[in-house]
Amino acid sequence: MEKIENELLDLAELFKVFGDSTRIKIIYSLIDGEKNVSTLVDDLNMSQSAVSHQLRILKTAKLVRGRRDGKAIYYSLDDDHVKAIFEKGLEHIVHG
Amino acid sequence: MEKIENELLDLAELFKVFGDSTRIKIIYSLIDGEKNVSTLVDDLNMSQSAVSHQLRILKTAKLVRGRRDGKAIYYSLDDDHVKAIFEKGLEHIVHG
DNA sequence: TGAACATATGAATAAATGTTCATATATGGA
DNA sequence: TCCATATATGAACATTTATTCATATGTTCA
Repeated sequence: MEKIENELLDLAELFKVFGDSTRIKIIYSLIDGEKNVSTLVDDLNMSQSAVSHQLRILKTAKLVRGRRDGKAIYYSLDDDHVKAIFEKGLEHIVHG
Repeated sequence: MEKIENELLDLAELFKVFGDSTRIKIIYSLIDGEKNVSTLVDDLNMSQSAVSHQLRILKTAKLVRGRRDGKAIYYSLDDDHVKAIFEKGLEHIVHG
């Protein structure tokens, strides 16, 4: 248990990031492909500030990345693992 | 987004349960096979009460199940999805 | 039945977390 | 340069949550 302890702590942190409805909605919304913040705000029907705060958490956790194009910043899922984890979880929800 | 809204909320709840170090350690410990509470307490080096409280949360979320054998209660992972989700997450941690 | 062991549970507390509000920063166009 | 738009950020507040402590429940055995 001591050997893998740190990985387990990181793993809990990772799932913690997935474990919020706003962030899960952002991830779901980005499965289609990259979107700018305004589009996400419309999709989620939440305040720009709230979405931005959660995007920062997702970015810090390296689950999403952002690229600027003019005034807008386009976010996308950072790698395929993100989608894979999302889908494994959804599988568990759908089949019960 | 409205169609899948409830699934997304459930999904966030699911990940929230994975997103705690005590519960992740319990899940990890149960990958080997079923264990009683005392063994888990020793494995995690935490109070019996804390472990019990987290076991209840895991049980409510249907991630683990318990069966009584005499004075002891043996817990095990409830289905294969639990291990699959755990492993998908770990993959993301290990590869970086 | 009573003692000892194993586990669960309720209340209290401290810490973590998400949203809001106000404001700051950055970019493009007039 | 000034303004409008897009996004980020800090502080404050309310809520959630994990642990501890004390105690309750359930089981076995003498």
